[in-house]
Amino acid sequence: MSSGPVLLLMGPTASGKTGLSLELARRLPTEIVSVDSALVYRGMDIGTAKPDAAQRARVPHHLIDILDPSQPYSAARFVTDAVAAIAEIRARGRIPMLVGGTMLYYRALQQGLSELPSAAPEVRLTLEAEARREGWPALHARLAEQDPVTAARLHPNDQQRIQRALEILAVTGRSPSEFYALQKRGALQGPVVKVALMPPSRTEIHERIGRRFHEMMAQGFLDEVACLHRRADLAPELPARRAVGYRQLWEHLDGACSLDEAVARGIAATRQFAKRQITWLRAEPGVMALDPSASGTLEAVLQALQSSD
RNA sequence: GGCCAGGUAGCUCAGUCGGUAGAGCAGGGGAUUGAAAAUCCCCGUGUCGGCGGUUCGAUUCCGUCCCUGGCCA
Repeated sequence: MSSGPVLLLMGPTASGKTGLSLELARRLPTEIVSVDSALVYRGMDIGTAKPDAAQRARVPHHLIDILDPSQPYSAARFVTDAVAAIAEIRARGRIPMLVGGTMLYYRALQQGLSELPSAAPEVRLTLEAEARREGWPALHARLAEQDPVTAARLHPNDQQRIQRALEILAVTGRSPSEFYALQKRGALQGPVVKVALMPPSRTEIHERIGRRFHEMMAQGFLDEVACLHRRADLAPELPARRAVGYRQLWEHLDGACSLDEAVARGIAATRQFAKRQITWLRAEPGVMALDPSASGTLEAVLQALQSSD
């Protein structure tokens, strides 16, 4: 099958990815594949800055609103879903444009994931109970006995990764490092054009984030969270509950802090999120970084695409 | 105007029985394999409100002035 170019449009939160993607779609025969762990959830629109109905009517969007917030999503599922979407888009003779800020998903797609078992909720519950009794450093010590290589890479406080490593051991009886040692394969075929929207200064990113958070509040973000808050089935450990902004407003609805306080914390959490995204971006090879507010950004992307095939 | 309590990191505060100071938050850097908008690691020099005095040495004691909050007029 023919493989035209794929465009990856990256960038920290609030850098203008959605806006640029829609402009590009006006000039190119393209469809958008969202690379965002929060846009997959229905009913989480305002706080995720999800493209609205009108925008989605103009350009086909994929991997948005595919799950209820009670469901977990994963990098592995993203790879499967994205590969399928890319194939469909190409079959229609169009250019797949991947847009979003979940950097792990880009890495998983480009470099592949090891062939690991998927999450086993019962095992996780057991491990959590043990951690409550003994503490994560004790579980880290146990991991060190069974898989010293992996344990050496993980800090004794890194509960999430210690839990995952012990989960792999419990499910397969084999050590995670055995799986990691095997060659993995990326899933992207054909030429890839990587673009990152990067505001020229951190201050500007912070301003964009603050401005946008207040806009979200004006659009009814709190009501949106209240709607989720009313549901009895959304446990605190669900990914949807941990999304930036949602988590802080939820805490306010629980009575833990004032609304002003929650907004301030939400903005800070968004800035920290952007910082982590930028750390990924600095390590990402072959990215063309563009200033979102400069003129000629659109043309630069069009040109890069043209010279790719 | 009087009395009281404060003025220490960007913010909230701790502390120094006199030897120039440290937490949380914010902020910066990094890691990142089925939760990733997650999880975790590393990073703390700031006229200790100003000016004088005592002292070998003052952010700490004394005086005075300025500022903030409270109470009384």
